[in-house]
Amino acid sequence: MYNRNTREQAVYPIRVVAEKTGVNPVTMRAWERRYGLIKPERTAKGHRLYSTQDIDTINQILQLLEQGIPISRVAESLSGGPLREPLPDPAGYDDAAEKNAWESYVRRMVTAVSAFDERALDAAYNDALSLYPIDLVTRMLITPLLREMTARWETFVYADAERHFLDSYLRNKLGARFHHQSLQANGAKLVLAGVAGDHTEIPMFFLALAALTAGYRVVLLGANCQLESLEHVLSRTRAAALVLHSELLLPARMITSQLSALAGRAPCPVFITGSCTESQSDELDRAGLIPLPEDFISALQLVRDSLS
Amino acid sequence: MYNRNTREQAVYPIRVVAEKTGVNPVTMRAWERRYGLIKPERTAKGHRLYSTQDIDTINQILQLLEQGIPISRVAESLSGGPLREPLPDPAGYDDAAEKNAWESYVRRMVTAVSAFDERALDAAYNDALSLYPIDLVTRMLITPLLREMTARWETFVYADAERHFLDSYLRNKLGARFHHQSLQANGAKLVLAGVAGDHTEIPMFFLALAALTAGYRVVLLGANCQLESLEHVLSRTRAAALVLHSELLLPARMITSQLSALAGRAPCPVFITGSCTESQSDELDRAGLIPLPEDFISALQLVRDSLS
DNA sequence: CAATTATTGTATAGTTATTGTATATTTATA
DNA sequence: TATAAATATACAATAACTATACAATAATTG
Repeated sequence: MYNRNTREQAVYPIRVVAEKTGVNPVTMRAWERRYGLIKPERTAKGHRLYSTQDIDTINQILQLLEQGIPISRVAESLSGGPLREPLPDPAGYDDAAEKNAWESYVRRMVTAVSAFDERALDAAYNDALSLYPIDLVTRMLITPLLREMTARWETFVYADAERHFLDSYLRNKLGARFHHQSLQANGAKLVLAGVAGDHTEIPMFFLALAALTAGYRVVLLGANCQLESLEHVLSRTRAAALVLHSELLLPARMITSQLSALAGRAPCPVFITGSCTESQSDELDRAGLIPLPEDFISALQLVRDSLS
Repeated sequence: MYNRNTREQAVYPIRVVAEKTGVNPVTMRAWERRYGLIKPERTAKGHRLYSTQDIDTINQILQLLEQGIPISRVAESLSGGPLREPLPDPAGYDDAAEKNAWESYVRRMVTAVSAFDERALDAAYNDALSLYPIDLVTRMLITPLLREMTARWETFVYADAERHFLDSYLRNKLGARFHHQSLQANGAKLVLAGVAGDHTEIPMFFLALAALTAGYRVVLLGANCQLESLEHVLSRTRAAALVLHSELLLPARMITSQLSALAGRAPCPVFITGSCTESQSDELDRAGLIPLPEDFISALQLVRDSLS
């Protein structure tokens, strides 16, 4: 999809690479000699010339080393490694090899995030996308990735930085896709808004993309919206539905006053999704909102059913 | 449009060029002889005559050398490089017709935002982009648009919804551009992070895009970052600089403790931009940070100067 | 558990390459 | 004529190359 074949210019001599990555030149040569890791271009006289891709690879290697993987086994977990997968068999996803492939993508992305390496992150994601449809990649790679990262972040001191990095990457990537699809949608309009106080956006993109694919037009307002101004959006856009989202537990008062008022005055159904629906489903229902399951596919299905 | 064909007058003898660039004449001749770098005009009797373009090229070469690229490989990164665009003359845009055109784009976009009409919004933006380079569109359309919208939102009850809508659109649009350019950047790394508490992202995208265009690699962490984990990012990425951003006034305690500690321990210079620098420049300076002007072009210029 | 073996980063020796500058000599400029 | 530039050759300081060696761990085995 992106430039997998455009070869990078290899211009950096080994000393510069050593400075950039912190790996001793002698060590780098040893890795090459002993395990065939990174094979830089050579000048006519044999001097090594590394490309920025090579440098990225080295940083990836460092990450893997830090995870405890021995250098002799690093090659297997590297971007070039586990990519000889067969074409997707739509029936066979409980197959061990397939499972392994997804896990390997997840591992690659975890590694890339921990190294703040956008290129490696994107390479892994694109590799998956080049083999499987976006829905499947979202379900089998991105969702598990987010689950794994969330677990990692529970105990990791520098969680915040990694969270921001991954969030920023996914928002750019999914946002581009959203924007692109958004221009050709023609059906009924859905307004999507995150409840004030919650800054989570990625799940909203999943839902928005699913809605676009289903033919809806989507007005995406993003996270942390003031509920008071949403009524205005609904009337201005003649939306067919409002879908709210919150990953945080909602204050009881917000449910009984603001949300209830919004649902009562809105000219269309008001749905709500996100993990708040797990435990607050009943209260939300009493306030006149329609709780949706967290899983965005089922959520969208329920919206479609309700609207038809 | 821009006169690419008016050949520069080649007038400078080698001594003058040596003084202007700091490169020894002997060295310059060696570069020409050994690697075919720069081929100045010659007088009838063979004396070299350099043009101002040649001098620019030499300065470019010096930059590449500073990046660690050996002189023997510089040629490849020079001719093939995507950095040969002449900038549009900034003086020529006070023309009345032009001004009118920009105002009309701004009007179209304001209307589109107030109708939550992504397609109309995008049409206006794309129309501008099809006629003018992105830098100019950012300066003449997006910045004024944001200024105008900010003014409108001062008094508008439903400001929040419009703000979110425009913000979401721009983030998707600029994010896609950032992501795309990001994959081909090769220079030193800048880490960009918004200070915790502030959720403004658009200005950070402007700066990030300008930095990418200037050849930097950018690790974009987005808004609302915990300062504590940034040090970890810097060491992981071996960044050449950290650029913070805050549109909000910073609490005095944050400056004297967290920011000061960060600047002290960081392995690279720590810059800060955003409107906080207007009034808190001195405090920030005392804390060891380098305040940047709000205008992203001057800001980047200062970063480049400081790093070189 | 001690002994053995494997792994892996780094050191060193002996060469060869790269690259900035010096110098000798000749020719052009002012 | 004094200065400056041109070509050509030379040279020294780095920096890279290969190959071998070695010490500190880690893993395995008797």
